[in-house]
Amino acid sequence: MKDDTAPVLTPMLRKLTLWAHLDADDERALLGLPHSLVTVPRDEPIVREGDRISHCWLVLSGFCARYKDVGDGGRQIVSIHMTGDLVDLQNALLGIADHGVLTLTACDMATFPVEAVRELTNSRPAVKDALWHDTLVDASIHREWVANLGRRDAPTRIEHLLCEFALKLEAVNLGEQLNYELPMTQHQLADATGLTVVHVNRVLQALARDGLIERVTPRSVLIGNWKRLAAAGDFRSDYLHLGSLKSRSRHR
Amino acid sequence: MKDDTAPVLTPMLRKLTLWAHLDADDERALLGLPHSLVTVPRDEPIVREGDRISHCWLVLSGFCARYKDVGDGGRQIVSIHMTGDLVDLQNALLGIADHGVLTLTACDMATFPVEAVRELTNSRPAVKDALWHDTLVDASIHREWVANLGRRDAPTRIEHLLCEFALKLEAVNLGEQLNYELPMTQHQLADATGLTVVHVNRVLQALARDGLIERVTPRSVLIGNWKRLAAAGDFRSDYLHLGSLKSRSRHR
DNA sequence: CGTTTGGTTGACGAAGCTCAAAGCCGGTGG
DNA sequence: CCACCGGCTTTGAGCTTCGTCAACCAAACG
Repeated sequence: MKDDTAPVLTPMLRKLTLWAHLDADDERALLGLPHSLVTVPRDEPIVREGDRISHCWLVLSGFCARYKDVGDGGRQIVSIHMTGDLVDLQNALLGIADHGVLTLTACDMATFPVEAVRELTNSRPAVKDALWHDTLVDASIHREWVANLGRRDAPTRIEHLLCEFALKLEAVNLGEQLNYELPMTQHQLADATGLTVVHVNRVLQALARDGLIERVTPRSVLIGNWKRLAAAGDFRSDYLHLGSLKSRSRHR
Repeated sequence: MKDDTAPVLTPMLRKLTLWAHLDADDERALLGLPHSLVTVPRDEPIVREGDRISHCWLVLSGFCARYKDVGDGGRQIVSIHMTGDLVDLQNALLGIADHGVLTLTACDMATFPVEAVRELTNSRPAVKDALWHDTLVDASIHREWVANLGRRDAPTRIEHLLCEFALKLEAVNLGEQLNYELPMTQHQLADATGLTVVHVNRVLQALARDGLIERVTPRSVLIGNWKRLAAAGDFRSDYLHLGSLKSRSRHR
């Protein structure tokens, strides 16, 4: 609960300082946010659409997703989150949840009372700016997803998602991530790309057949040739606004 | 340029005060933002993806849209804006545009230098909160669009969009809007719903045939039975976060 | 070992796309 | 005032992508 404990919140700090100048006091204040730590098993709904939100969640390890349910029983994943991501800040600030959150894998998470976040942002403008920026980047990613779902065919959509995933992984790990394990089932992948499981399955096989990825297990993704996959997936990383990240130069 | 001119910026103010408490000084400061007025003809790109943004735009009258171009020459509209909407605030705050903006109809617009907005938000925390909230609502709408494109079929998508449009119109006009003229061509409607012109055309006819809307001209939309259309379009207005708006109770 | 969960396959059908042409204004210029 | 033009809408025919349904398989787990 205090910043003399191990600084579990540093992943968040690292992400925020990507795009805002925080002085030592700001950082201390952020790391000192009152929080509790929770481990959530995989495939667990953390928040449901319609909930009144009093806490917001930070992913410390593992993966989770935000989603919306639609009338006919379908589900659409609207974004995917990993270490350092403040999930549900948006729900928290808006008061009532317009979307749900679920874990894709088991996750270590920290939760903050919204009021603590509010107080923090009110007392430290730089922190407010950083969090605002964070939500703006989320919105930018949403826009790209809109384009992805609206105007790209199934293979392109999946390729695009795989690229996004690789880059985000790289951003949190500070290393190359051309070889990773997808933290979701094909069903969830379908829910993220607006397709059906069956079709996702076939497209993944096609991608492997075309040499765009290699799969040793069903979930594993090895990107042999980044440029080729990015081109096929119509992927340009700009929308992630990772500007200052070194990797950006490499992944045009 | 001063608040002794006619308060052209009031539509924006009205929208922002929907969800934030602004005191008299805040309001004065907002209305006093240095701006210039521009009339933009219809179908004009105001901002292009990749532009470095120094100004942000406010719609005073008319309609415009934010869009992204995709690799194969397609275009996806990611949101639609009307009187009182601050379009491009997001691009402005992020620095370089991750999406374009174009006018759907001729528009009267005001432009502000970003720095002026920055100064304002820094000196008046309540204004910053209001603008932040505004961008959060935009993000919520993006999420709904993701769900719309990913998990609803063509008729449902279009019905949903028609509902959203009606409610937003109502929000700015403070009156019922079950009868309006769509400010876009079927081609643009297709770009908003991820469909083709041809299919949009056929679906619109089907909606009319089913009595969900009436069309006296190709663009006109008359909603005879809101509840039926909303049900068919899987439309729940919550994601618009119009909470305090009276109309909400009527349109469940 | 059964059971469960996720992945894979095949046959079939439908929603939506493509291409191509024709109709329908409203505007413009002769 | 009429003929023409260009942008938008509408129509039809044929095709493709993706969805549905229904199994079957493989690994993981108790």
